[in-house]
Amino acid sequence: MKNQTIEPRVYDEDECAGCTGPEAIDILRFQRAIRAITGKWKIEIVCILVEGPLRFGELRRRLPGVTQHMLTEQLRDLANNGIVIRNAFAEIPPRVEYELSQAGIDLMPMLREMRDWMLKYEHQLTAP
Amino acid sequence: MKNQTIEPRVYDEDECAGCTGPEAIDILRFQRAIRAITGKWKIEIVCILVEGPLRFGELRRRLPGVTQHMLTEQLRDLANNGIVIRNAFAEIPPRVEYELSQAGIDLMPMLREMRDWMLKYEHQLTAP
DNA sequence: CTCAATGGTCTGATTTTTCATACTGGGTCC
DNA sequence: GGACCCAGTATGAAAAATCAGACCATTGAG
Repeated sequence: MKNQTIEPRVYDEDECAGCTGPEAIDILRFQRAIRAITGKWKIEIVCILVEGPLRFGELRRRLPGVTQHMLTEQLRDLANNGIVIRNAFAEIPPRVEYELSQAGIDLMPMLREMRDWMLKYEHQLTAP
Repeated sequence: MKNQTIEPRVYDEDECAGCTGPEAIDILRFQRAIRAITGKWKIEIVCILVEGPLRFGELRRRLPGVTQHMLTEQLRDLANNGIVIRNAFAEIPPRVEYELSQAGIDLMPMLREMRDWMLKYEHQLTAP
């Protein structure tokens, strides 16, 4: 049985399909936001850029283990979703700076909640 | 140049490497928590289980598009990280129920922040 | 002249993820 | 006897992610 293709659902603004109460969270619609902010180095990039704008090379140096290709890709993704802003200067050698947009800055409350959760429960996490 | 292998860093409890101020978030340590709660259907599962415990088959029915293998894997992962609790009953036919642990319930504040962010910015997200 | 530096792109290979399908086992229904 | 139910596991193939390394164009340093 083929069952992997899901056709996109359409949602009303305040629908909370399958959730209880007005506080509940609409799960499937969520996936778009999840995909936008998770990804191999996205959260790490956002956390670093909180400090201020940074050039590509400097960002690369602060993320040991990231491939140039990967970083390019993640930054492009973040820029496409309006989370970071890419400023390319027409200089030689080229200079490109990345900074958080307002949407990126507004991720902080969520990241802080995530951090609080981590501090409380990281001892029981089995993932490496 | 081989640069993909990162050796695990060790952190003090309150270290916030490369972050500004006491509110800042320690990026690399974060990855463990990120991996524990993201993943193809994890957040969706948590959101559904907020309503109450559910059997495997029912969970599967509520996540159109998920493979049996995938669901098994994600649930095992969530259980290993202590986010959901797996209750297997020795009956015929077998019955297995999944429910949120306290750690799972405590994810809600973060999920709510994520939802608020999504409601504010989803219009600009390009990901499908 | 040669080399390094920047922020990428491109290529082909390898690794990882994800899939569809088939199978289990004991009870129950026909 | 045969089919179905449930909650998985096993398998091999297909698809996607990720990698290392080469390349680009330009300038300045030695």
